[in-house]
Amino acid sequence: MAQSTERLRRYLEDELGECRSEDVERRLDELGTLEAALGTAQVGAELDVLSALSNETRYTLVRVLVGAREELCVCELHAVVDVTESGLSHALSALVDAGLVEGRKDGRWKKYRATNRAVALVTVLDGSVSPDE
Amino acid sequence: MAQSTERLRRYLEDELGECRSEDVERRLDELGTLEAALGTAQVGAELDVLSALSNETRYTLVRVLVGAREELCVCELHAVVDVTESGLSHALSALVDAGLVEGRKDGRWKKYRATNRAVALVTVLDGSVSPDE
DNA sequence: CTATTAATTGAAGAAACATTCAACCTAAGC
DNA sequence: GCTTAGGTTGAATGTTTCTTCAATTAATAG
Repeated sequence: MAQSTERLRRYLEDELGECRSEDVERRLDELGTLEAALGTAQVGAELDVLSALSNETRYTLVRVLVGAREELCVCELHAVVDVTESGLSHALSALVDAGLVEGRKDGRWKKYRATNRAVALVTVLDGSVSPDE
Repeated sequence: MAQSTERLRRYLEDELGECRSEDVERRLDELGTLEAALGTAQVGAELDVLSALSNETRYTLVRVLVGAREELCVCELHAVVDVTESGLSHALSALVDAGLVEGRKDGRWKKYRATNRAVALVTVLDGSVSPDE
C-alpha cells in the first residue's frame, strides 16, 4: 500500500459518476484486502521459491531431477549443467533452501532428488507455458 | 551438458561394480536426454515467466490481479505497490511480455487483468508452498 | 490550439545476483 | 597416520536487474 490517492479519486469519479472521500477510502480498503489476502510470510516464501527457480542453471537441475524420477549424484548433475563444481554446489544449496530439492549423503557420494513441490511447479509450467514467446 | 567425465566413471564403477567406456557414454546419453526432454525454446519461455514473477513488486501485482478477478486500473494498482509510477509501468510491461497480464486502454485510463497462466501459477504456488520457511 | 492528466519509454546509478577461485571439511584408501 | 577424492563454503568480481528521473506520447478538457 502506498502513494497519492488523487488520481484514484478522479478515477472513481469517472467510474461512479460521483465520489466522496469515503468512496476512496472504501476502494483503498478493498485493494488493501486483496494485497493482504495471503500473509506476508506466505508471499515471502513463494518469492523465495520463484527466485530459486528463475535461473537457468538451477531450473535445469530441477527439470532434470523431476524428469529422472530418482535421485542423482552430484557428479551426474555436473554433466548436465555448465558451471564449476562450486557453482553446482551453490545452486543445489539454493534449491534445498527453497524446498525444491533434497540431498542425502551416501558414502563418499552425495545424491539429490526433486521434492513434490518441484514436481508440481514444473508440471504447471509445462502445462501453461507454450514455447512461442 | 559439460565437463569432465572422470568422476562419473568412478561413480558408475561404484554403482555397477564395473564400468566400461560405453557405460559412461550411455549414462551421459540418458542425462542428455533428460536435459533436452523439453526444447530449449520451451525452457527459455518458462524461465522468462519465472523471472517475471520472481520480484516482489511484480508478484504482488499478479497476486492482486488474480485475486481481484477483474481488470484494475493502473491508478488502482499504484495504491498497492510501493514504487513510482514509472516503476509500476515497467513492472506491468514485464508481466505483459511474460504473458501473465493483459492490458487494455479505456479512454484515458489503462486497465490490466491477469491471464489464465497467471491464475494457474498462483494457484499452484499457494497450494505447494507453506509459509514456515 | 493549449494545457493538463494518465501512462509509457529510455538512460543511468544503485542494488542484487551468479559465478569463480581458493580454502576447507569429510570419508575412503593405502 | 597420510593422501586422495567428492563436495561445500566464503569472499571477490563481473554481470544482470531494479528503480528512479526526465522526457515523451496520447487522450481529454478548456
